[in-house]
Amino acid sequence: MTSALDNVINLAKRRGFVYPCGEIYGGTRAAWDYGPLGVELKENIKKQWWRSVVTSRDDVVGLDSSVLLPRMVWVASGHVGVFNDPLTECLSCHKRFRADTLEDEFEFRKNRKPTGLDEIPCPNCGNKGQWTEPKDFNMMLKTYLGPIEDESGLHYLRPETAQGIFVNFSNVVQTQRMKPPFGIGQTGKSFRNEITPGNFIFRTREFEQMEMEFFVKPGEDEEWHQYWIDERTRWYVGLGINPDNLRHYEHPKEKLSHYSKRTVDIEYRFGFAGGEWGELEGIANRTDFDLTTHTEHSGQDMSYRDPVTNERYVPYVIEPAAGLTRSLMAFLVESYSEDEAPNTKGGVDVRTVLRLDHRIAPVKAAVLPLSRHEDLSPKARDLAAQLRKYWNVDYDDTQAIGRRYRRQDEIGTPYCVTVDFETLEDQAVTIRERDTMTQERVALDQVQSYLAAHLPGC
RNA sequence: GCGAGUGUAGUUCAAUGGUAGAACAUCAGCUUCCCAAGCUGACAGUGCGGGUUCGAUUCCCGUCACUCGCUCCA
Repeated sequence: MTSALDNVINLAKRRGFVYPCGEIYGGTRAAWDYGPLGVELKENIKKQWWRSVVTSRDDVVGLDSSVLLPRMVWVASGHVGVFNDPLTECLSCHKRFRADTLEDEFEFRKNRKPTGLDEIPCPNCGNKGQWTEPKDFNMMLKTYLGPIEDESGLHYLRPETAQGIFVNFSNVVQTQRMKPPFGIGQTGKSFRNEITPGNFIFRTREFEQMEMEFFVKPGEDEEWHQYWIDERTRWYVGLGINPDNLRHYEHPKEKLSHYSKRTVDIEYRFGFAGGEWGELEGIANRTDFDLTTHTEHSGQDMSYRDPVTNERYVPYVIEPAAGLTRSLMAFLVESYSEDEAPNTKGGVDVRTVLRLDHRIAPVKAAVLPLSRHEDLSPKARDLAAQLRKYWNVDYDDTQAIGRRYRRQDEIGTPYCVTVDFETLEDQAVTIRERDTMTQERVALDQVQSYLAAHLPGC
């Protein structure tokens, strides 16, 4: 029995959205490549995010910071400390714990330090002293800059794009004359040594983020936090996600990240086997943690002086941090549908359709000559070439027309433009719409303006 | 990383210690072809490495990948 999610994964592999990374060599764990359609979809989603969060607003600017940052950035941010845990595993029940936490708890209960792990029983199964050797587990990927691999060249690949924004806070304030409340947005790759990647492209070690840090005056942070939770939720709905498949998850206080005062996740009903819901985006109130810690570690004052009141303060930060590849998967799952469609034999076929919002559909239109007849092909090719100046356009002249419609449905192409033998007489073509399968006769020289009117924002 | 399971054309499934089959998809051709039609033909596979064996896709070991769980989180 295959689930809707399985069908989507299958379609994604079959039609060139996503391929396993390094497949010809057996693949590499939880890394995926985006194929011709996948990269179009991904870039379109990114473009919509950028428009929504950055360019359509006067209070947000963009940034593209380096993936590699000096080690001190991650010491200051807390990632070197927090992401660097000695982990040990109970040999009996195979549950994993932080070795230092086990020792601390032992000391707290017995009022003395343990002589070793072998003295400590497993909090889960009670089995005593059966532990694996503690191993340092660091979530961050390391690399060494310079020709010699030594500690002086140690750099980390960023586990979040956010820090690149914080370290540029003063640059942006000065060069762009920004005043709180204002934000800095950034998209890009981040890297984490996830213990358990999986669920297709849901959790990968290399992933793409869409993050924005919104700097506000302390005291105004809670109001702005709620604003961004609502705003970001509206964004998903606006691009076609059914609100019934979205929910908010409030992180319990005791589980908050080291930098967060409050975090609310936007979750999507992916339909995973091990739990229906998965996080798309976390919206955190990072307080003044980041700017304060970078002030302390760098010695550079990162407070803001209000030029009107002369008041000096360290801004609070509201961070909507979205996973681009996760939302890509959510849009695929949401738009996937299997319709029943009558076929020429009087029976009923299953028609697979990706009902993607036009703005994110990888291909906006397909030009389909009814046959490979020598009179039709040149006209169709000319039309396709003309439309390609504006949109990503497919040209397909193989096999039967019905089959080609279904192919385009399957990848979510909103419009199919068919050049037929009547075109030679009336200089018009048939434009067929994806969702309704309705057809309209449009003059050849009107096709471009027809599509422009029907593909707003594309 | 640990535990459990899985691995056969692009996809979904067969079969076998002795020449690996099908359907769908793809490609080419025929058909003035508007919703996966038909006919003809073509391409294509036992994840990888080793062992046992006269012979391994099948049995064994290792490895890689995927799924589920622990954990992590965009």
